[in-house]
Amino acid sequence: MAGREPPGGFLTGEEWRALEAAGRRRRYRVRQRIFREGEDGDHVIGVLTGRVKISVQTGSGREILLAVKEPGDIVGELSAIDGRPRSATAVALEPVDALVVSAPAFVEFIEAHPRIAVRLLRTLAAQIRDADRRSVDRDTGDITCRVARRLVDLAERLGEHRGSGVEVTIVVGQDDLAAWVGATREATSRALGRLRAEGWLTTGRQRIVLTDLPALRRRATETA
Amino acid sequence: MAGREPPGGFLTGEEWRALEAAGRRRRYRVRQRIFREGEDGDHVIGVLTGRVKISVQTGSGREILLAVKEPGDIVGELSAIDGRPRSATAVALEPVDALVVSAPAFVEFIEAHPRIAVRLLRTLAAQIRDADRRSVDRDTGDITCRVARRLVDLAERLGEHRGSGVEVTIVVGQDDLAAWVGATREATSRALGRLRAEGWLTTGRQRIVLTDLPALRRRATETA
DNA sequence: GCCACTATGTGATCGCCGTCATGGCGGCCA
DNA sequence: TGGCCGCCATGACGGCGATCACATAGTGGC
Repeated sequence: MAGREPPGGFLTGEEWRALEAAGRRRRYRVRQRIFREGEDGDHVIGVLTGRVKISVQTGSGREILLAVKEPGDIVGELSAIDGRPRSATAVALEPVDALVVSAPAFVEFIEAHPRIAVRLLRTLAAQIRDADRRSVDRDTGDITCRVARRLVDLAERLGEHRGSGVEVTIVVGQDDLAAWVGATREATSRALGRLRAEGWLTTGRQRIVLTDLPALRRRATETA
Repeated sequence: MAGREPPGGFLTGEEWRALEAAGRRRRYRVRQRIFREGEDGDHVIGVLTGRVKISVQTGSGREILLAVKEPGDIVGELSAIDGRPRSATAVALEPVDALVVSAPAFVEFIEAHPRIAVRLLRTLAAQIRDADRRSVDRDTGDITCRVARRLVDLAERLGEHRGSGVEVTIVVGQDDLAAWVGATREATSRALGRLRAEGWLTTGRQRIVLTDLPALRRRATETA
């Protein structure tokens, strides 16, 4: 869902400034909850810096990761659009600078800027495509395959090129990675172990270094 | 995704007539493909009668059901919004009367009717919530639980009350039901067998009759 | 009514992954 | 610097469901 818009995010700098007049700034600490599933959705969050995790919990306590929103993205727009309660929980993954806009003010803003409405339509369309793709991903391949696929995806979106230049470092905990691929932490750890045994990556604390992206890409698309 | 709008569907009768001027009528036979994943999405379909199945295939040939669109719903709107190729395949489940509108004409129609644009936003929001809920559903409970849950859901949306009045008949093949809950046909058949053994339903060819909806609802929400 | 075909029911086997448990490593803070 | 705690690794075991195989029963065409 996040990061699928063209560079620059959902709004241009100019539009951000226009929206800014309708809202107020707010900071969220790491791991601070921005809103929780079931609450009334009376406001919309524009992410300025930091990433935001959108997830839900199953009855048995497992976490399912629905999206990671990045700077330039909008969070909590669904409730503003349809007036229904939050269907997921949003938590700051890093210190987050945000713009908080009340739902009515957001709707007013949209109506006053028709071009924004069109872009919002596109954003929602991208979210639907992404959600549908998730459904397929979770049914395609075993855990190792899905972990490899997610790592390649993460590398393209937020990997940091360090070292020799072909290495890509991803900063992520195995718990989050597990929620992402829809598996337990143990299974994810074992999958990483297999990929490590192939020599395609190395693992560390909150850190995964991909050393053979092409091989991982191949493994990710294997029909097996 | 389908059937989540207020009664009457996405558009009012009057609006349908307005849109009709921009498109042309077309009939699709049972099992006829309306469009296929990967194609260019140059047109939008308004469903007048009959149901349409939206699905994708995994690499291993398994089918994943993403949505069933009903009369009043719109099909293929994503490509019209973002210009990208079809991300899924649409097939008529029954004889379908449809209104085919070119993508540019559809966009024009939206721009000319701001209230429609708002309703389209709400429709897309509902689709996102639905897709997210699917992700959770597929991770909650065993196959039997998920089959029960889907049956209850289907009963509420398109069940026909026949017989004594407490019985609900659902017309669906086990293959489709399996794709819906994300399992094989065999596993689905066995799950139906267990529910049948409890006396909560009877099964037949393309036909499932729910005889104890409350019990099924209970089984569907068990955390086990 | 006969036949081909499709849909459903069920058994046997097996591999993957969830669960529980244990141990080690590394960072952070007092 | 020493101890605590969060994160990662790995083993053992059991169960669920995928897969393959086959039997049976409706169903529509002729």
